[in-house]
Amino acid sequence: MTAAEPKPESVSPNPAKSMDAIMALCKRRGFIYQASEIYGGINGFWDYGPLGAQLKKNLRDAWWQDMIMNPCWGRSGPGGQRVRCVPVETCIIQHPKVWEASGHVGGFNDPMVDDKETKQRFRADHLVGLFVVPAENQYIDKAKRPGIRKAALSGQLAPVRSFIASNESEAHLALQELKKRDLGGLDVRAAHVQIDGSESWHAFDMDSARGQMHGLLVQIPMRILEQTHTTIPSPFTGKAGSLTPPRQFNLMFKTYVGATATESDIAYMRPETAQGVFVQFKNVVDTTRVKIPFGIGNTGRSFRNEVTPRNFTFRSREFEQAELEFFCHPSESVEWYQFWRDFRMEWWKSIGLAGDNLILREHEKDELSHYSQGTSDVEYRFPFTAPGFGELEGIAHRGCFDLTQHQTHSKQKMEYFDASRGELAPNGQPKGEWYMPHCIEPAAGLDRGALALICEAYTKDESRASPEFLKLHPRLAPIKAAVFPLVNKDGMPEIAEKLHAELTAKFWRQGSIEMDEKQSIGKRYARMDEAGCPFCFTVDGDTVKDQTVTLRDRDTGAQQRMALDKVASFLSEKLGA
RNA sequence: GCGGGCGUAACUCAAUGGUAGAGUGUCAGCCUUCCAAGCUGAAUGUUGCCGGUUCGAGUCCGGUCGCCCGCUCCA
Repeated sequence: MTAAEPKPESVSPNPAKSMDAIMALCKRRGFIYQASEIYGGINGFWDYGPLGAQLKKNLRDAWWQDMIMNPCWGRSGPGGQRVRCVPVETCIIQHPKVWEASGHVGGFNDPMVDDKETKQRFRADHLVGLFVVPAENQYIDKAKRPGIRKAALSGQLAPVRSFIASNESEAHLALQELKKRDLGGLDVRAAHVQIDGSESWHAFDMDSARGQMHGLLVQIPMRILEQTHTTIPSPFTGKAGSLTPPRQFNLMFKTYVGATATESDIAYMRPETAQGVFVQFKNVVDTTRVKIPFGIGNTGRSFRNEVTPRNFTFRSREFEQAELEFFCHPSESVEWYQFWRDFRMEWWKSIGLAGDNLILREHEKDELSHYSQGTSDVEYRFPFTAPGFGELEGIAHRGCFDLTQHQTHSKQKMEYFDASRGELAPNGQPKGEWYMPHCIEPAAGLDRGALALICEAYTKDESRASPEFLKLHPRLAPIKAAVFPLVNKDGMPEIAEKLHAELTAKFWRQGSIEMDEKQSIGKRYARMDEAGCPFCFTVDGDTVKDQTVTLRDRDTGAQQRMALDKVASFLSEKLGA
């Protein structure tokens, strides 16, 4: 920060962290490369180098361990029972109907319009405008009968009201509705519908407080919507100015299944892993003896044609998710929602995002989907979002929306029979209860998580011999430890090699143990600092005499003497292995 | 999608329209008993890509791709 641009400490606690410097380090040390770089790169795609791949694997493993194998570190859920989760691994390509049921296809393949005020989105071709002019108006002059239509369809006349209707009968319903409503001073008493030949528009006469009026109900053409969206009243609020122009949301990656590549072979790459879980919900229930409440986890690549991929790997078009769908009885869903929301926040803290840069943000009521009773984001203050935050994970109460959708579209029963519920039978056993489970969804982005870990770990301290270094949590660090002979002679390399072999044999499951005898000791420490390696063990002349080595700590640079045979147990404790 | 900025070695950057360079890193050798230390040497570039102007283009012009920033968007 220069003196000319002071930045208060409270606004940005890490002003020294520049994204350019972080990106340069990521490239230099082999964490992240641009995808297809030798061909000029491809917008929205990034590859991981050796250290990045291991970092991300460690993050994925940590999620898998703490969410599936030993959920919530063995903690009890709201009902006092142990949390139980199982994994699945589902295909990137699913039956196209999966995405129709989920709402990803259909709803988002057509040009869409947003109402900025109510945050509602609808298909542009479903917007119907009501155009009204006084009977004596020139547009409606008998000699120029089609005038009102022409005026409406050319954008000269703005609609007094708009509706969402996808077909003729819905348009009629909207018209019926008119009779009961007040339309900005127009008290519509009666409307006589007259189908005027074209299916897409309806002209009618009506009585109003202002006398005889002529009306026209017509689908607003796309090109008119583009030009006049600011003057068209919102179908939700009736106020003009809040509609966006129609926009194509082609966010699904399309592909073809089979060699012929015809229209009927179209399939989509998944935009989220969650639907794989819902689609296999019955199979998991029927084949694995799980009982509600329980969770199903799924990790893997997902694809979205983001409008604007930006901010390094934060919003990329191919990304990896780690999602849990936790199923419970509707009456317990809010408690489970709160439980998962709190645990997920705690989890991110436990792997190194412990400072003020991490927040849990509960969504406002008007941000929620219509079916959700609660949604929270775990958000991190990235250098490029500061002083704001970017989402790492969303924890959503999805109610029974997804299972119900798939039940409707697949016509397969998705309800769960809970033998532990229901009235008691004469023999004292519960009769059981059928219900559609509710679902709590903690859905994390692994690429965003890895990026947040790197940003949080990145530290610049000009007073150090190695000014730039990564303070990665030992559990996540791709390189767990390094072994150096202080000098490459006098028996030191041999001892170092032996220690390196011992540590590798013990810890290869967690990450790599490096051995480096080249160049000065300072350079070797500095190299390991940039790679985020937390511990270095140096064999020196004394090692031969007293069987001790120097432990050098990455974060403090402090050194301490340690018995050679204690190194493994020390590391074991630090790595939680 | 719109507007602005920028693309030269692995990284950070130089180079009046006139022979593509430096520092760092990397690698090798020597030397070194704890912090990018020292000495010697080496490798690495169709200056993002394509075209144009010019005797001559890293430099000027057009296009394109990519990255960054601001809007927009983020189901």
